[in-house]
Amino acid sequence: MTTIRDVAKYAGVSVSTVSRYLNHHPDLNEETRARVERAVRELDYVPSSAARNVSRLSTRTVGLTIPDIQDSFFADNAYGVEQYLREKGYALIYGSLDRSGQRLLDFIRYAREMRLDGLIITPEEWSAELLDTLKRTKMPVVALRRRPPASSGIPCVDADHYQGAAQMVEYLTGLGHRHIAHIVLNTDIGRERLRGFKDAMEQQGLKPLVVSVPEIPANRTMDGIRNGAEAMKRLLEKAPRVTAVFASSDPIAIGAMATLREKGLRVPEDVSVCGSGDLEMGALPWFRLTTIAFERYALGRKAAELLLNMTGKEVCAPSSVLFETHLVLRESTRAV
Amino acid sequence: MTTIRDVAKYAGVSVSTVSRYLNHHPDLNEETRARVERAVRELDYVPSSAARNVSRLSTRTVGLTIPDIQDSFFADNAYGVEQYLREKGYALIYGSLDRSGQRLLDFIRYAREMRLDGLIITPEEWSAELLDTLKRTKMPVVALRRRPPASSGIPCVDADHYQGAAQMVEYLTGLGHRHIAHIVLNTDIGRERLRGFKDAMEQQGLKPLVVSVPEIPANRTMDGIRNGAEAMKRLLEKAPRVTAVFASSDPIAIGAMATLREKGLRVPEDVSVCGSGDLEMGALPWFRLTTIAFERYALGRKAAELLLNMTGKEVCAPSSVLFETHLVLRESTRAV
DNA sequence: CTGAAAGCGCTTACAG
DNA sequence: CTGAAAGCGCTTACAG
Repeated sequence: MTTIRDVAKYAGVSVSTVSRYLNHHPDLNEETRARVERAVRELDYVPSSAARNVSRLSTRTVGLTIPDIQDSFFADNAYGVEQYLREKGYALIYGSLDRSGQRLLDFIRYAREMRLDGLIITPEEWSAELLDTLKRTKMPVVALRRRPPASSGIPCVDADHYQGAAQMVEYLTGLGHRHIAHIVLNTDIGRERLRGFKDAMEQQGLKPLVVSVPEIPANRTMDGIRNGAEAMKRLLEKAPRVTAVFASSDPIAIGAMATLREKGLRVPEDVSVCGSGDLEMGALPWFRLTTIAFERYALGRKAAELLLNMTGKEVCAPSSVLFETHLVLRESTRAV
Repeated sequence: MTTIRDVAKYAGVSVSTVSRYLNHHPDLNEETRARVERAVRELDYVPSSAARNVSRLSTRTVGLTIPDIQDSFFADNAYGVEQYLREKGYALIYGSLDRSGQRLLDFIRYAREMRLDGLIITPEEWSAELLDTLKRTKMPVVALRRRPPASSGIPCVDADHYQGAAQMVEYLTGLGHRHIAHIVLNTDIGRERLRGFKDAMEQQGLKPLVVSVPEIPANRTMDGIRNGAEAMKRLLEKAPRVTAVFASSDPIAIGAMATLREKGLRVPEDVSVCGSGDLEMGALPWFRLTTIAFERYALGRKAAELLLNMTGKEVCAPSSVLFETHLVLRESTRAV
């Protein structure tokens, strides 16, 4: 492995000079710079980031958690994060979580060993252990598309799912629907949507009909579909009069559609179905799913921006930001 | 930041002893070990991996490229890689490529700076620059689900798509189909499938009918669907007598189905459609897609295994491995 | 504009 | 079983 010393020797300069070249130091004689450049090229020298990091204060790197590599929204979020970080000269390290709380803990440990400058995380659950670890870690943290407990002081960046759900209820009731069911997703975000659904329904003097998805989370598209199909079966038994189903995610909505199809019920003629999240798949001709959309890319960017702000010496009061949602109207819903 | 020196002072031992504790050195008096353990815990000390890496030879870390974070197969591959690496005590760093050749080059650079022990990559194209960079890098490399040119000497792990395509042709002709079209994917793997298709067709004395997907690659599910829909339109104009369509990927097959649906043609009554890859989505009741499957998890594991073998001092002749494929028969195909 | 030297936080022979 | 010292590959004041 060739080191900075080899380069210095080859170029006939001191190690300090090579270091200056590597760090784009302005005070460098043009001729020396050319000599060093040549040496670096000819020796095919690549500086060691480990060595660099021991003698520096910051690694200029942040960690971003991959909640589940099948999570359909992650790519857009991550892209926003990456773009912003790149502009600011920061590197990004991904931590694959696979929906496991232990993996997150492992990644936080790793981040500490690496001396990362900050963390953008998307935990499935805010366990006491996680919260405690985060507090001890003393590393800037922002939650992306997740809602940390207010007491944690961790800022979050998310879409305003409460508002989104309320918009959807308003739209459905505007179409004349009175018997509207909500298929709940049991996550922090799902609970936000549930709140929005309930409040909006009650405000209209309607009874909020709610059915839960059988299993735990379900960020994976196919799990969501399976869960949605199962939930729809229950719903049909429990409330056959329902005319509209508002699912807490698009996969759940698609699963619900599968069950309706199986039972010989047509969408939207017999039942209107809508989801949330604006999964690309929902636009396919088989589904034409009405849904709630939000800016995935912008969310990622904003999370990165918040994080880097917290990186400064002073603790700027970190405030969460919720993005507005908007409805995407397609043919899976219609007036009763 | 607390350092090893702080821990040593706190525990009343030397820095070497703390280091021994951290590295699970066997020769450590039980009482000292307890003292150090306590100090580490009370000071909440986490060793710096950067510092550790400068004084060690290996980082025991390998890099794995994420071709496109939307790539539906990536998760399973990555999981296999992670599992194996974890068993062997190696860490994994992901590099997001976003289908950009430049990003791969950047990641290779990064890997060199990090002094990673090896790389598992999935490039879209084997450009001369990439091949050259890889050669200069002197780092063990294996290609996963991609086919490097034989001259590069880079081993690859992939499914035997040639064989898979041949199996599919055999199945379709067994059903009595004579006019079979193949929608080609313009990637190294797509070309393998094309070869298999052509050879198998010709062997049966049939004319291989081929239509290309309009755009470049298309690992993203939705791009594949769009491309498949477009290709199917062309195919219908070019060869209206076709009774079976073998698409080079499942998204392409689904796109083809969308076009057939739009034209009022039924699957499989009017046209049989099948794909390749065994995307989970293909199992949905709307598609019931016949396809070609292979072990995604095992592929990842094997790639990691090959790589670690190359890590040893001696250059073991690296040999590629191709996994067998098998057909998944569903209701999108039937006898003419 | 450049070099010598100290230091970053670890690990690793080498003694004892 | 433990410590003192040298070293890993860089960066960064400090001189000049």
